[in-house]
Amino acid sequence: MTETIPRTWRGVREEVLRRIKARDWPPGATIPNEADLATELGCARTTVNRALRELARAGILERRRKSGTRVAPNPIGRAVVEIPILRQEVEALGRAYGYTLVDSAAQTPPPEVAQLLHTRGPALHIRALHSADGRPYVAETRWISLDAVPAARGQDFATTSANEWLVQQVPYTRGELSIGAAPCPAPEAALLGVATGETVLTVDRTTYADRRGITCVRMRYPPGHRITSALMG
Amino acid sequence: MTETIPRTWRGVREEVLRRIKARDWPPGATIPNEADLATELGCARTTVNRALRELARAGILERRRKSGTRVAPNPIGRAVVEIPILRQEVEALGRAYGYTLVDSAAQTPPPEVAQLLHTRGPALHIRALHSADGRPYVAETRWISLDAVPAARGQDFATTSANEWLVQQVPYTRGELSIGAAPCPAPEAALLGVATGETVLTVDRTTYADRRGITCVRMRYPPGHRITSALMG
DNA sequence: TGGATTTTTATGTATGCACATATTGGCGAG
DNA sequence: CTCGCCAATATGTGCATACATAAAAATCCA
Repeated sequence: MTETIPRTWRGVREEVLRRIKARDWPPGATIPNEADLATELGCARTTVNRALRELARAGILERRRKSGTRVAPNPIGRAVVEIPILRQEVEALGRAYGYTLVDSAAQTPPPEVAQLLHTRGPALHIRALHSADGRPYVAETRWISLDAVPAARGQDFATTSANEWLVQQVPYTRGELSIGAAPCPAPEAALLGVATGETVLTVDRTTYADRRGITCVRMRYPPGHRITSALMG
Repeated sequence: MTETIPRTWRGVREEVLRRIKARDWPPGATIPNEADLATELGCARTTVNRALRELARAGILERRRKSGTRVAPNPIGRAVVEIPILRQEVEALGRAYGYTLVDSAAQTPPPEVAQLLHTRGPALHIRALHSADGRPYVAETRWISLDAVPAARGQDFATTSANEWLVQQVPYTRGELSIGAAPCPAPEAALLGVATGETVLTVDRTTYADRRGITCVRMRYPPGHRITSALMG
């Protein structure tokens, strides 16, 4: 049987995956260095580098300078999911997107929010409703740090959603996302048209620019809504 | 003021982001081609290619051969979430992972499952409970296509979770993931210790190898559970 | 005119080379 | 024996070049 030598980075990726799956390189093992692999597979080190880089990004491999490249303790341990954001999400469904500002006021945030935003100063509290074809789609409850984004104080969020304004104003460098199911308090329940205290799908997102908390937001979805996404192995 | 010419792909990425944010290149606009950008920024096309590739992966840019590179209609429109797998997830919390098989039987799947798996043949139906420190963590309800994975018929899932067995056996090439909040039926409610019909966080995942459906699984989490993840911009 | 075919063009990728950078591990001084 | 410095080494990155490929645009032919 002739060896099919991979001459593309995708080919190298496949070959490496094959060896991991065949337990030639079991989880935790250190694999040969790039130069040796390149020689063995008959391609340039650049090509091997590209393949291993992609596998590392996918969580299959772990790489460290000088130490080398190891198979992740539990390969295929994570999947990457892309979560679209509201307006796109709604319009992608071919439905009319609507946005309504409910209330907006500068006030001192509760302790848990202050901690998330890393500030003791005032923050802008916003409640808004996103709708699809006129029906409630998401209730948004947001805090924006006025320390980090002073310009938000004078901004009118009646027409432009805070989300869209923020991503243009202050690009975030990192964030945290949390999905759960929790009882819906009265104001948001009214917006969504559900009973107060009914359990609804909630998504919390906190974003930071550098070390400063920009905004934290809780999205509440009405019953039946699902967040869907493709994932690739 | 002297132009700081980026000589690294990260530098190019920053510069491109800056121009997008400054509206030099508004959403939807086509940006200069790689060769021109390389000339302008004083670096090799390879370097520009790398920077633009990363930005495209992050959803900031959209690229098509011949057509060129456009700023995504709504930049920063999606976030990438990594979803760890159960055992890791539990052990990462420093808690003892436990797995209990509840029942397992080959049977004809209901139509909606058959459609997801692209088969009319029999499938293995499995119910199991994952626990952390002895407390219910996730109730798993799974179907495995016996067409696609005949070896599953003889497999004993009492000790090894189906998930871990499958990822080693049949690596998937793509999949779909769906997160929602839905009423919990009786068997799973009993496992989780919640009332039948109570709304709980549910995650559906269907995975495929090539065109063949491998398995579809629904995970139900007890109240209070949150799926968390870091996201980067 | 309309559909098929060729050309053009921008991105995608492979390669060899050089140098940058992060770590590890060893060696020597105290 | 310990601490600090330095060399060895694996990955990270930049560059010039060449060719591959997809897809839009132009062209040709019936």
